[in-house]
Amino acid sequence: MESQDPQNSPPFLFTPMSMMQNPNLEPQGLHDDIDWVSLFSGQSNFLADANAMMECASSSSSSSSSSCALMAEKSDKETMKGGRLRKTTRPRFAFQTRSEDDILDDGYRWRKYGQKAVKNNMHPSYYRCTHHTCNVKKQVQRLSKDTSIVVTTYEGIHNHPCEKLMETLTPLLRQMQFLSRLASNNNGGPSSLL
DNA sequence: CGAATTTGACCTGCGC
DNA sequence: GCGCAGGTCAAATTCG
Repeated sequence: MESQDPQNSPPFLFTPMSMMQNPNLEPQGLHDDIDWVSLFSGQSNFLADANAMMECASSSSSSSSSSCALMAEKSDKETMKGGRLRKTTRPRFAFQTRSEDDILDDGYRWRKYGQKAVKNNMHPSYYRCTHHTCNVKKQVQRLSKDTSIVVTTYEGIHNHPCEKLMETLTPLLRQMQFLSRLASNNNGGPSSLL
């Protein structure tokens, strides 16, 4: 069972990305205005990805605290060849973590392709998923007003399984296959295992 | 030696 | 049209 800081809200909080534009945003109060019903209805990809992230993030980086905020919206931008932007809809999730590490270990492998000094004295880093068929990107930056908070913005949905998850599950699956084969040899069927 | 990172240049969107 | 800002490219460098 995971133990949460009793003073804090749930470990992951959703809010529209537009709220992130508000410099007065207080991370602790993000969940107050959320319409959970409309948020979760009709956005299965969004939900699947968010779930995956929550799962991975909650079991990751030891230095990050349990207080995170997860924000979501459909992005209206997509990159063209040459790194330029075009209008489209693409799922995008902002993910706040209180952590010493910039890189949140979410189970996927990322390759950094850029870093840029922008307004507000921030230096966001840009990462792409290293999987050759996967076009997911993420942007990592620290909040200017609270540098202990890392904001990770995911753009797109992975079209491949989480590598770490597969690493963990593969030996288990092998063992299950082995056991079920044993069982079927002994009893004439794997059903006895269940 | 291949993979990952760094970093300056470049491109495009947007506001004025 | 111009300049600024954000995002990406790609060559050079570093790392395992």
